[in-house]
Amino acid sequence: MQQRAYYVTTPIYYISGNPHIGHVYTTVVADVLARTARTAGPAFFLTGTDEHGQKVANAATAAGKLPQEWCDDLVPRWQSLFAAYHVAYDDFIRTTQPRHERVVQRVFETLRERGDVYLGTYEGWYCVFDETFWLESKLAGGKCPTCGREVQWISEDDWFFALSKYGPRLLEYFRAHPDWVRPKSVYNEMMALLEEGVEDFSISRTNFDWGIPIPGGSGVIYVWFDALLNYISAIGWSVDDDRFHAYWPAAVQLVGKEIARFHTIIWPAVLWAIGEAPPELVFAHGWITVEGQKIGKSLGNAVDPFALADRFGADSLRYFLLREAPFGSDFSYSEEKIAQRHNNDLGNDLGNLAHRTLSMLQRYREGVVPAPGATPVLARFAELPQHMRTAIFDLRFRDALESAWDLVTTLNRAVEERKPWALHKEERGAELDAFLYELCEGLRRLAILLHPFMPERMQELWRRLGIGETRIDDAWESAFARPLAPGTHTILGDPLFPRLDLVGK
RNA sequence: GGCUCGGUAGCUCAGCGGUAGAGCAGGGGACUCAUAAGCCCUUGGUCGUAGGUUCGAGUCCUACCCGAGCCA
Repeated sequence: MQQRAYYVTTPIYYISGNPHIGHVYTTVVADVLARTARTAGPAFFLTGTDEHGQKVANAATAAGKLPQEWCDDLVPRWQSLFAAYHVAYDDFIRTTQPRHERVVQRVFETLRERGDVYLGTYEGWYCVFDETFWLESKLAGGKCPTCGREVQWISEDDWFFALSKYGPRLLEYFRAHPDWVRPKSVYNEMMALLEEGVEDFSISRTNFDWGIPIPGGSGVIYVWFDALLNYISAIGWSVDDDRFHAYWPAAVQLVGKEIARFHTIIWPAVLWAIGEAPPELVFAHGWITVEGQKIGKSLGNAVDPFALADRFGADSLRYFLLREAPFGSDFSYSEEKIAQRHNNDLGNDLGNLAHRTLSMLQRYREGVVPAPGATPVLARFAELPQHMRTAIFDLRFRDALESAWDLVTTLNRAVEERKPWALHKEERGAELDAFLYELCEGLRRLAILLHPFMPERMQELWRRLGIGETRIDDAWESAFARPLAPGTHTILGDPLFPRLDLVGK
């Protein structure tokens, strides 16, 4: 009996434009979860791109390209962005891939056979930009209530998904699983929607053709219906049942709050309709804002995430996002805040602890790890791995990092108390050995525990500790049980997190 | 118009019935291994407003104000 993998997904990103820091945020969160999970067992991390729909087709046309060319040109930009932020996904799905299109069509056919997808007539207002139908009563001054653009009156035969049939079951499921949608505010809002009642909705489009064809019919499948299925097409639904069930249901699906509705109401209903279970947790995070304003090209406040990585270091950004943002709420970021976190937490606390330790080791012991003695500080932090793991899987990243920083601060205090320079002067060699050893082992443990958050810098710390040839991402308990070997040759090197001078105002 | 979440020190937030907390920023100090970093001490809040429940309320209830959001 194989242990089911920890399956984590990000939304697939709609490539009608360029990626921004918000995409980095979601993806880095998923990466931290996956990296942590991998230290304890199998895990699978999926991200990708959502490539169909009229907006993509329009963007391609505007650029003088075919939709597929447009997508093919843009995808590498997303992939290189994630690489720049040290994101290690297991799979990157594109909704234009045959493996996905086959599954979408199969789901459509399955639902049609069951009667959960049926042919009906739709007549009403339609917003091309949002690819959404609107009731007359919802229009704002005759225009689309969400984007403010002109709407068109259309009348067409469409395929409908029988969502209303699942309304009672959804309500029941929500009541029985009060924690399955987080944060609570989003759960409450979705619950309110369910209590009002849900309606069948159209899942086909006939006024353009950039999408997955309706099997045995005309028109294409609605992009949202198509997109949701990426989470199961990537892991082999209906193609490889063993593989599929090794991953599904997902441990956590991360979404932005604006798409919570698709993932917590429509998605479980579709899954039930094909005989599968809903994910264990859907977490809707907030938006990253700049001075309270949502990031967007149109607002002109989009920051190039490549430039941010260059300027502050990708791992500093990762740390900043997970340490500073209250996960689940909107979060106003500024470069000044990034620089503060970098300098204070990473440079002064952690980086300096590493540097002063390795420097003393160099000065007093020629860089060689001495014989161990008592490690009273580390003994007090025996519960740290368990504590951090619990916080991380509960998506309380701030708590996890704060508890790691307790150890950093305690070690810095211990240096002031033990005064290794005095021990050296007074030739109390055994005491100095024991203490230097404890500092090195403490750094080793920090490197292990912080590796999911800052993979590149912690790997470098690992190398400085002279153990670069060994794995940093083994199971935490066993890694703690095999402490640093005396005689290991360490490397001082330059500061891990060099202080940044005043950041522009 | 209905609903949800939030409003606690200059800033970011924790506390959710029992003498107001952390980090950063500000002020002072002793040290020197270190990225003028680290360490110690310290200034600072009538916990959005007004009522209510309670022996006792940021902490529960009601109304209102402000911000964000969901639905109409």
